[in-house]
This record gives sequence, structure tokens and C-alpha cells, in this order.
Amino acid sequence: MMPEPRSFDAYLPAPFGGLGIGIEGDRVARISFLSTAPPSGSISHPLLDQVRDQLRRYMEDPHARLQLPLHWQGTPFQQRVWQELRRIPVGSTRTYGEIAKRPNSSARAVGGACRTNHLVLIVPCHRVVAAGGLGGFSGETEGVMPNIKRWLLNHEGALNGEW
DNA sequence: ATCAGGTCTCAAG
DNA sequence: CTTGAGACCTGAT
Repeated sequence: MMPEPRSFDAYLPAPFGGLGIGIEGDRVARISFLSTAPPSGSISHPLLDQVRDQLRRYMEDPHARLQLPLHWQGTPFQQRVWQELRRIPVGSTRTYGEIAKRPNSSARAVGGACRTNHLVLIVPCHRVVAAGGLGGFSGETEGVMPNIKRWLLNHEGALNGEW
């Protein structure tokens, strides 16, 4: 049996597919890439309106700020990496190795932390690339997800015709 | 204790 | 240029 998929409280279509949004109480708990709208209907909540709003704005302008009350859940190491990633400016990228340097960690460990990112876009995992290329995304080394990564980086102006 | 992973690096063909 | 092995650290079983 596959693990029970997390439920989403709202769905927002996007140029690269769509985004699922889930909240816990009055905080955003997860934002993920979805290819189709989740079966469960969306609920009504002011926070969801706010999230949709900010995400839509980001689609138009990559510099739009994403400022939302967030609900973090992860190991200390993961949280540390995520916070670090949030400091990568729009339009630039870091390699897994670069991120790993600080805590004397390793590139693979960073990849692992990225893979478990449940706040896509807010934690810009898409700005972390491999030393020799685009690198994987959301657990895939090729296919749909890396294409989304490409879209996002291009949207942010971080690709100079490469990859 | 063991293994797999969104990698890196270096050495050899 | 391409391939392969070993090394790195974390998280899950």
C-alpha cells in the first residue's frame, strides 16, 4: 500500500500544472505540485484566499513576496537546510555542494532535505542545482518534476539558455 | 545495523 | 568526452 496521500484544502491551476495547498489551523502546512485537482473539494478559509493571492502574484512576477504564516515539520537538519535555501535570491542558484558546506554536511544529505520539502516555492528547492547540470527535483531525476524546475528557474530568469 | 538517495570528485579509457 | 567507484551525511526500516 502506498502511504495515504496528504489532503489538500485548495487547488490552484498554474502554467506548469497546478498547486495543492493544505493548512493546519491558521498556518500553511503544505504546498505541492499536482498535475490534477485533488478529489476532495476545497474548503473556505481566509488564509487560503491569501495563499492563492500571493501564489498568483508570483506566477506573474517572480519577485512577488511570499509572506505567509507557516507550519514547519521536519528534523532539525531539514529545517536548517530549508532556512538556508530561503536565503537564495530570486534569479540565482546554488549547488547541492555549496549548501552542504556550511554544516559540514554532504550534497546528498541536502538533496534528501530538499526532497522532503513540503512548502514548495516558499522553500525554493528549485534553486538548488547539481554541479554539472539541472539536477533532480521532487524525487525525480527526469520527467515531469525537473521540467517544472526548469520552468520556475526560467520564470525567475536564472537560466541563460542552459539546460 | 543496513541501505538508498534530487551528489561530488577523481581516475582511467 | 564518457564511465565507474568510492566518499560524503541523513533518514527510514
